[in-house]
Amino acid sequence: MVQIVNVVASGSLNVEQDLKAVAEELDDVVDYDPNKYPGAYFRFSDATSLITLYRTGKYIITGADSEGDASAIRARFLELLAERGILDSPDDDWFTVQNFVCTADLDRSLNLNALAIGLGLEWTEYEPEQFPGLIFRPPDAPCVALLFASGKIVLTGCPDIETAETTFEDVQSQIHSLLPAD
DNA sequence: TAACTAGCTTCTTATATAACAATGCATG
DNA sequence: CATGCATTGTTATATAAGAAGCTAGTTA
Repeated sequence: MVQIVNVVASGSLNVEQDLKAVAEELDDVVDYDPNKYPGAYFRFSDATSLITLYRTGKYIITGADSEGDASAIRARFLELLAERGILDSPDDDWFTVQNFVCTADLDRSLNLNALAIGLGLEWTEYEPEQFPGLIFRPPDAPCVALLFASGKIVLTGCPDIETAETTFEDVQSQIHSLLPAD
């Protein structure tokens, strides 16, 4: 079973925004420094996720821990903009989760050197002096898996949770046939 | 020289290593 | 009181995705 640790989603207000004015109006929740970065950061004190709003009206949500959490934060964001007169009518435009980052545990230790060869050198990158994890890009999945000697796994770039789960199951069965049990 | 493209910036999150800084505690 | 060792803490490394804007490099 995989656990979602981060969800990245994007959407659009479809209205160009005056970020300087928005930052002044919502001083307590917005961080905006155009010299550092063109986006304005929205943070709710009781939520972990971050919303970055751009001049064009497009925005991204990062740090949500489920798809529902991302939707809930988006709803609060639109409501806040509406009640402060920044957005006339929160119109429902496309809002999509772009990336699910998940963790999983194989409950066994891994020999990463053997695994790099077993999974296929063309699909793996393992340079322990640079990074302790083995990077695996499954040829038939749109996501990337980071495998660690402890048996912990990070799956990232997953367009949906089903992809994360099937990729985890695939990795698990490949390891079962490639490596001897502990 | 203008237009275009590519790459980097910021942020989030788990994972695990090394290298480093700073502090705590004990022994001489 | 000073030095040594241990522990804790921070930073770096790498991964994916979105966004806008800047710069560098290439091409017509």
